[in-house]
Amino acid sequence: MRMSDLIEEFIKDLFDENEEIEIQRNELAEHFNCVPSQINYVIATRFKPSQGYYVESRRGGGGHIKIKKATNSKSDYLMYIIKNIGKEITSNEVDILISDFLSYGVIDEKEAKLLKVATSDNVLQLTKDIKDEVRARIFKNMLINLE
Amino acid sequence: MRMSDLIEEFIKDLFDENEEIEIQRNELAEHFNCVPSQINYVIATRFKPSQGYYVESRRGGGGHIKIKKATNSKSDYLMYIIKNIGKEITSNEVDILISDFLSYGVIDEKEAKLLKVATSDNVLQLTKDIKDEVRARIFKNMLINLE
DNA sequence: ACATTGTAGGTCAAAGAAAGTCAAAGTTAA
DNA sequence: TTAACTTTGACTTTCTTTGACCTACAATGT
Repeated sequence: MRMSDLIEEFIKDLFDENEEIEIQRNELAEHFNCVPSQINYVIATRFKPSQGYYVESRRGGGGHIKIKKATNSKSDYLMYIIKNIGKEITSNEVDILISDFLSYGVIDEKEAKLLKVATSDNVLQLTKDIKDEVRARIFKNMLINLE
Repeated sequence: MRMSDLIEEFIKDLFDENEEIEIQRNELAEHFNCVPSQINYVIATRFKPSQGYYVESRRGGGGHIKIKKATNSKSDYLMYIIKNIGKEITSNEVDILISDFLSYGVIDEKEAKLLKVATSDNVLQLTKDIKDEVRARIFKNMLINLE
């Protein structure tokens, strides 16, 4: 079995009873006898937002990596949507989804506003080639964190 | 847990019932078994004006460090912050602002999460030259729409 | 008053501790 | 036999801890 799979499994086991776990990169690398950057690789490939995880970290003394599981308690629906949003999404598609969410009561007006603003063309002001990608990432990640 | 975090927590606990606290640098350092300048470090990184604190001190016999909590009205405060965010903002600065907002009760946990996610490096995945600009736009616009 | 001495706090840079990045080399599966 | 996925490691960035040296104020003796 691949190293990466073992590490993935190990991390996933930590999610017992916890929605959020914290690891020490070097410590974990040592435990698995691999280079630290392998931990980054595992996180990058197995704990992506599109897989329902959100990652935060801090460097320096006492540094750590936090991984949060998107709790889909209320929203299998949201999860379904998130999984089905591709690499890109247009402003229009976002609008449609938001109004769907609103009418299903999955989000409230305030959240709708924030989603809208954070993903609008005006605010992003990015070139066409990356705009929809960045929008997709922001949108998906915000949705994951709506809980 | 980091020394600095412990000291930060300790100081913040002093703010119970008080808008203004006073500490003795050397005494505190002794209490935590660290060098005195570590106290300065904690103050410099965790009690900055941008985090809503105002610090005064006096040297010499009977010297001390006073930390005051700035009590600003909610939206004035937000507006002030929004106006003072420049063309760019780093992920770290956003973090600091968010935790500041939280401790002032200007935003709630849910909103904090959304702000955080929508502006995180992980999510944006943009090149260095535009990342902080895009983040500033998203952040400011989301803040404006909080009220 | 003034100079001296002791008591605080301030500064800054170096060393240390984690995590991040990226690309090259190695593997595996189609 | 390529294309995709993994492993590895050198280099970078960020945050924390520590200590040597500096500055300001207060108390005290003359």
